[in-house]
Amino acid sequence: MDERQALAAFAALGQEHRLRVVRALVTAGPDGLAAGALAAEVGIASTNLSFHLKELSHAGLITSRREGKSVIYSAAYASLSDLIAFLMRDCCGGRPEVCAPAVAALSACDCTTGDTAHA
Amino acid sequence: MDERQALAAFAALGQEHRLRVVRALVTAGPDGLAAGALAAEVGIASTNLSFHLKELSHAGLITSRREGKSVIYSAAYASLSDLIAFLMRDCCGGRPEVCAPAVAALSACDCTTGDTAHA
DNA sequence: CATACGTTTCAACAAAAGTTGGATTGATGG
DNA sequence: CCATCAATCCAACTTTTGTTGAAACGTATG
Repeated sequence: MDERQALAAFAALGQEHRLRVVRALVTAGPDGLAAGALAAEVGIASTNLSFHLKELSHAGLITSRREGKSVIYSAAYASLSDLIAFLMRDCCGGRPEVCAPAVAALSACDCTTGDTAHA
Repeated sequence: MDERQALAAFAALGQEHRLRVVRALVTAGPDGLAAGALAAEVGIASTNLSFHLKELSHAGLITSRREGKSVIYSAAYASLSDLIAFLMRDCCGGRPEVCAPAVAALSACDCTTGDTAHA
């Protein structure tokens, strides 16, 4: 991931409604959510949501697929990983102890423990 | 970290000059960089940099200390860790294999291997 | 204490981003 | 094939964000 992509991603996440959308999709898992369900969850007009979904999609943070009348959106987990890696790349100026906590923080996701639910 | 803080942090990172500043500070390590050095590295006027530094500081992503005539800025590594944790919290809807790559991506930082330099 | 240097504050302007309502597209069911 | 529902596109408006230059501040030095 280069600076331009990371910039677009961070800018996309730096907006209340878009951050809520991404969080909702990250939580929802790979099955995703329909645009209508997202509009209800985030609490904005569908026309406005559509604008934000386009923005997130353009930033590569979400993907979509049509399913009957609905369009289903889901989080692009790989892009999120890349974004995290970009942010911490070449970190800490050679002092591992400084940025090691970041790894610990992410591991707290519990995904690696095999749990089916999270703290 | 709550949504409000995360929002401020992402918004701060979603701006070209501010992202460059944070990257420069993350790379520099805990010793940090003086405002003047940052202005040169990022390539903006000092008055403009000052505006962005205030923004980043308010978002909790950087800290500062005075040292003689200069003000030294450094990355707030703990806040960056929290931000990453927030983004991936409750991820993947119970399917560990979906978001586990994020942990791997961050581990690629090499900080945990004890290297003094990074890939 | 006056001067020089690095940094920040302030006020104005320029540019970009978010929201809204109405019209449009695509899919389903009578 | 017409009516309906879900979602998107479009154009106008409103608000927020970024940039600039001049002035002010704090710290060191002669």
